[in-house]
Amino acid sequence: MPRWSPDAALRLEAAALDSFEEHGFTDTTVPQIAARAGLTTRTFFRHFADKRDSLFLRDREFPQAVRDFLRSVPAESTPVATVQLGLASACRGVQGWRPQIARRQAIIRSEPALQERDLLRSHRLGLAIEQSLVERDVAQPQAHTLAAIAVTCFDLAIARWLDEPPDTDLEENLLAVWDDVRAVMEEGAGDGRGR
Amino acid sequence: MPRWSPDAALRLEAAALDSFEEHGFTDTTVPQIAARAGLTTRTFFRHFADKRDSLFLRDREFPQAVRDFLRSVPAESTPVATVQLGLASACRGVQGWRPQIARRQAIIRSEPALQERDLLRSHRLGLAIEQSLVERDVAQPQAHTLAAIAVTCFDLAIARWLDEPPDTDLEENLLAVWDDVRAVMEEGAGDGRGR
DNA sequence: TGCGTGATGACACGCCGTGTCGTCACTGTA
DNA sequence: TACAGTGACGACACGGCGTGTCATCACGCA
Repeated sequence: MPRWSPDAALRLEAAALDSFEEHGFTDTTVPQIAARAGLTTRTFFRHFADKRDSLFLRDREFPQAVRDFLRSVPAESTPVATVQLGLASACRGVQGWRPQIARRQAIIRSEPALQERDLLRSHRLGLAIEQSLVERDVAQPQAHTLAAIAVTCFDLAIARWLDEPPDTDLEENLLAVWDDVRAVMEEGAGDGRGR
Repeated sequence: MPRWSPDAALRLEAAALDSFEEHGFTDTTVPQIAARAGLTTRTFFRHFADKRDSLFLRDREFPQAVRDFLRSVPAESTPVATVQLGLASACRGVQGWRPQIARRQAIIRSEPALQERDLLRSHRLGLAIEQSLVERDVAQPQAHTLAAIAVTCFDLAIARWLDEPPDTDLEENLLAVWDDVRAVMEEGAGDGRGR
């Protein structure tokens, strides 16, 4: 039997989630979380950069997963189609985690510092998409804007999904949001922009 | 003569900017900034929520400015045209602040914690746009997506603007970015989305 | 048996951010 | 002149945050 249980980060994450739900984010101290996981404060900071980071353990692998998936899409696929394939794949991967995501989202909404951290998560995801598109020879500006739109759509789809019944399909929401975006942009295609 | 100089926040902001440039963000302590401005640490935290906040003093008025401007746009203007008018106005207002913005941006780029805070700034700006659009009877989902696109375009235009010669026109960059976005979205309008 | 490795504990420490109280110029009123 | 209210700031204490450093000990390996 090993001296140390090998799932320290996971236990800390669970302890943090429970503590935040019970006492709120601000009124929970790191020593409390660590003790709940049977570890010390110092060990907490070996696994997480700060207190907020304990809520974002799962997101660390996402950027790499994005890159891996987009590399698997045939080169003939257009940029937009490629991104849509990626988002659809992400939907399928996330679909089963709804309860955990809902718990986390509720805590994030309650604390500005966590919303801030959540924005960084979205940003990093967008960066991964952008880089993968550039690897596929998409021009930098187009890659950037397309990645930004993709992340915006995905986050909005998640938000709507969490507001609906638990058995709702995330991918359906995503397609609806995507149509909204295109409709908005096309609506203003020919108006007076003073050019 | 007043006992206290009335520009404490501005002096603290300047002291912080100088200190960050000289020693870096992490190696600058709040007492250092306060002393440089001729004030105490406690007073620093009366004007700023935290150390990072001292770089974002000017942005506090932006959301209200957005709302004020969008309320002045005629009701007949379409949502997209309204947003474009707002962005153009913002460009004209920002155009003269290029040196200060460049200094600040350089510091922000050097520190993840500041990038995070900068994302919150963008987010709040988007929220203000969204709310103003909803006031103009734009549907909530369309308002959200349009606001997100607007902020994305604006931030990208600023980034490109800072990379170009000092006399470049920000509004020209913005229009170019906007065209990119629409081109990207229309390119994928009729492809195989599996629907 | 001995050695290297790696995760954890233990401890100290400086900085962050807040609560609280006192100080004092400024303002308005009479 | 007098005097109370206001509001910005200084002074001080304090708990929590996050890091540097060294000791401990199971594990794998030879």
